[in-house]
Order: sequence, then structure tokens, then C-alpha cells
Amino acid sequence: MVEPLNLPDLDSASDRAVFRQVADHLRDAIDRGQLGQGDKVPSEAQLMQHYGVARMTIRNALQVLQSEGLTVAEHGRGVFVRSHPPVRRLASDRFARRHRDQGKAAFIAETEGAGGKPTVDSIEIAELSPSPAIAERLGLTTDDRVAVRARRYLINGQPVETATSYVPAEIARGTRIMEPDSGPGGIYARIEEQGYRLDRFVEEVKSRMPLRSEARALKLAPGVPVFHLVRTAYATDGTPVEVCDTVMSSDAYVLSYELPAR
Amino acid sequence: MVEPLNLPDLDSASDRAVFRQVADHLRDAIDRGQLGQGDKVPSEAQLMQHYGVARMTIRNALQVLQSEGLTVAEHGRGVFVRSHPPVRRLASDRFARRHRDQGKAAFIAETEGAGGKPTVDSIEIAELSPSPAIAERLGLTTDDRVAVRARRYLINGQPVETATSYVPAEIARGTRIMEPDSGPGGIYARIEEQGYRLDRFVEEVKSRMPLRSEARALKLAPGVPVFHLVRTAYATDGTPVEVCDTVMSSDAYVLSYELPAR
DNA sequence: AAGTGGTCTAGACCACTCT
DNA sequence: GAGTGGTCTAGACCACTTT
Repeated sequence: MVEPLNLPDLDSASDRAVFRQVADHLRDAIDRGQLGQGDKVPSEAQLMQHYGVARMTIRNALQVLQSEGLTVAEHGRGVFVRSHPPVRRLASDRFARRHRDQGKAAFIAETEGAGGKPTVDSIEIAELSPSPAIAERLGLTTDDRVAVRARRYLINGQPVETATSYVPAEIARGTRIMEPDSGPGGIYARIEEQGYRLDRFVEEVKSRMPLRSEARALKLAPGVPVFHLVRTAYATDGTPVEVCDTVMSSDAYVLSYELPAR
Repeated sequence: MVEPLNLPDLDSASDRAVFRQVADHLRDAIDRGQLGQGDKVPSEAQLMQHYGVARMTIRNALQVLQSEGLTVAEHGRGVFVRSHPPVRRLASDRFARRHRDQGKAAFIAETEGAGGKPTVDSIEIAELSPSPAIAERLGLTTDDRVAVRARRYLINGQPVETATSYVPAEIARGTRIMEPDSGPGGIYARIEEQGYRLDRFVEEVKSRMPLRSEARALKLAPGVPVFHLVRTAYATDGTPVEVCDTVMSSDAYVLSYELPAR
């Protein structure tokens, strides 16, 4: 099989490193659509032959593209242009009561609405003392107790998000918040049944590279950052009633927020 | 100079690759604070000696840490633990009118308030036809005309954000939106003077690895993702009056939003 | 001049995938 | 079995920083 791609030759006059030139050529091919999503990049052997350089030079070039999130290597198969998963768009009204009253948790309702198959797995529940960061947000001390619910969300079997909720033990005790199935409407419905009317959420958004454990849990390709969200739920009297710590694959989400101009 | 760090030996029984084990050891040292921000990681030569492996193996390990955003290499000096810049916290009311009426643009006011020295540079202004994405958001066609303002924001000389605003030419023409200094209160003040009362903004947030041009413009360290924001401003009658496309260094920002529960 | 990381070569053996 | 990427060795020369 001959090189299917029209890759330029090296510019020996340039002082740009050879592996960078190779990376540039491949990146251009991807940007111009000569290599589309899922297409196979020429093999290391083909690229060595084409450019007449050592294997490590080619591997350095491919490493650049991978760390830019443009390609994925599959052992024994080849290097492929990354295909981006369907994107979930989270609107700023996603926690509005009208979405909660259907009796389904937000994630389930949204995903089914978009035609995907939602799954929730590895639900772990515990009661323990909060970290300083969580305690502060909940207006507690690290000697108080909180109910912790950790779970992972998947769409069509593909993990997209892990979330850990913290609810003051006083609110959660004796409710289905402490059970694997938190019941219709999810934990927000349970909190309201305890007499707290939800008023607003404050969501803090960070972006960073994943920890190794996060990359594993979300099956992230190399070069994909994560959103790290910490959302605090407040009742109408200003009491914080829940903190939710969420890590999401950044290429599965677009977050949308409405800001007041008033 | 003897190894100042207490790095474990390789586990020859493990089937984990040697360079990954080395990366794990260094990562642990950073996580545990044995290596703090700005500290020098042992040199390649020292690590080769300590582990008794080839240089490429050590370099592979260091490459892992770098792509995780944990370290930066400085040619001729060494590899250092990344120090994180001061973080700017953007609140969801940052475009509220009360912040605009001071006569200063949002960025300037905020930065001075936090004790930093704000700068804005490379202001470029043009009038041209919008891309399909911009046209759609502004309710225009690609045959219409828009005013384009591109600029870069710096704090204490460190670039943190690039922004490009698009305003329908009908609104911008003949105003200071087309001049380098857009005047007191910034372009939102100019838009309101044209008779459009600002009502709300919708901000879409994505996270991804930077393009090469973005990494250059923001002087990003390897392994640092960016926030990509597209904000659309709407007047009280629902007319979109501006789109602002922003790329921000992710480790300089925490975004904060308020969501309604009603 | 000595020490550091940046680039590159030319091999080797292995594990995985496909046919 | 042939082709692919994953790991590793053992060198070489270069460019940059520090002393």
C-alpha cells in the first residue's frame, strides 16, 4: 500500500526540529480534513520510510499529536484520528423544578430525552466527616457528619461523568438518600421532603488534566482535559443543603449558563 | 550532591513499565509535598544513576509528568514542579449593571480590585462578514457585516485571556466600538447608548487542549488546557447584540455561576 | 568548563491485532 | 505470520544556563 497522503518533505533549511515538522504536517492534514475522524494515520514504518528518519523521531512527532488530543494510538492496530463523542449540552435551567417534578433524576431524564441510554453504576454510600473544603461549603465543621453518595454516569455504556454528593447527615438520615436507589426525583426531591425548599445552586467550574484515577474511571483518551465542577445547593433560607463534586470528560460536554445583565 | 529525595527502587516483579514506575515515584513525591512548587526535580543524569536505566526511559517518565501539567522543563536549567499562578474567580454577576456603571470595563475593574495590574494589548479592529457560527448567534447571515474587536488581557504582564467580540455593524458603526479605546464602560456601554438595553448573557463553556497559536499567545505551559467561552449578549427585546469568543488559560481561572432552582 | 535538557540515530525484543 | 505500536538500550551531538 502506497502512502495515501500527500505529506510534504522536510525543510532542511528550517531550524524547526524534524519531529515538530512531521507533527505539523500531520496536524495540517487533520485540520484540512485530508485525515478525518477515525482515519488511520500512516504507520510508524511508513512515516520512517517517507521522511527517512529514525523511529524515535516519528514517535516523538506522534506523541505531540496525542498530547494535543488529536489522535489515539491503539496497540497492534495503528494510530487514529480521534473521533469526538456526541456532546451533551447542559443548560443553566437543568435543575429547575419543572425538570425535577417528572419523578426522574436530571441525568436520566436528559439523556433519554436526547435518545441515549443512561446508566448509573458503582454507587457507594457512606456517612463520614467532611473534608475542610466540603465542611466550609456546607457551613459545618470537620467534626460534623455528612452522607456521601458517589456514583458514575454512563451514556450507551460510555462513562462521561463521576459525581459525589455530600448532604448533612441531619438531613439525610432515615431518608432514601442513604439507599442505593434514592427514589423518584432523586436526592433533591428527598431534601425538599425534609422541609428545605431549594432556591438556587452555585456552580464553580475548573478545567484541568485528569488524575490517573479519573482517566481510568472515565476511560479518557490521552490529551483530554476534564471539567471539575463543585455545585452547592441552597435552600430558600440560605442554608446550604448539598454539595456535589463532579468530574466530567471535557469532550462530552458543553456547559451553558445564563448571566444577568441587570 | 547526593539525591535529596527518598525515591523508592524499581519493582522488578511489577509488570508496570519502568518509565511509568519512575513517573509514579516522582508524582507521589509531588503529591506528598516532598517536591513543592518551583522545586527542581532530580536531573536526568541523577535519575539514570539512581534507577540504573537508559536516558530515554527517564525522559519518557518526565514526559508523562509534563503532559499531566505537573512539571515544566527549562532548557539548560532543569525540570521544575509547576507553580500555579494566582487564580481569578469570575462570578456570575460580573456583567451586572452595577459593575458597569463605574465607567470601567469589567476586566480592568476586577483586576484592580484584586490588587493586580491589568493590561490590554494587541487590539485589532475590523469590519467583515461573520463566520456561520457567529452569524447564527447574532441572527445574521454570512453576507451581513460585523465589527470585530480582538484583544489580549494580561495581569502583571502575564497573559491570561484572549477575547474577540463581534457586534452587528449596524450597531457599531460610528461609535467608539470601532476605535482602539472604546470609551468609559467599554463596548457594552456603547451598545446601550445605541438604544439597546442589555438584558442577559448566555455563556457556553468548553474545555480542551490549546491550539499552538493559543499556547503561544497565552504563554501556556505544556499540559495546561484552556477554557473556550462563547458569550452572547441579548437586549431586552431578545435581539442578540454581541458575541464574545474568549480563550482563557484554565489554571488562571475558576468560573462561578448561579443556577436557578425555581 | 560543567551541567542541564533537546534532538536524533540504530538497533533490540515484546505484546497486541488482524487475517 | 505479518504488521502494528510499546518499551528499552547505548550511544551521539547540540543549545542553553550557570559558575
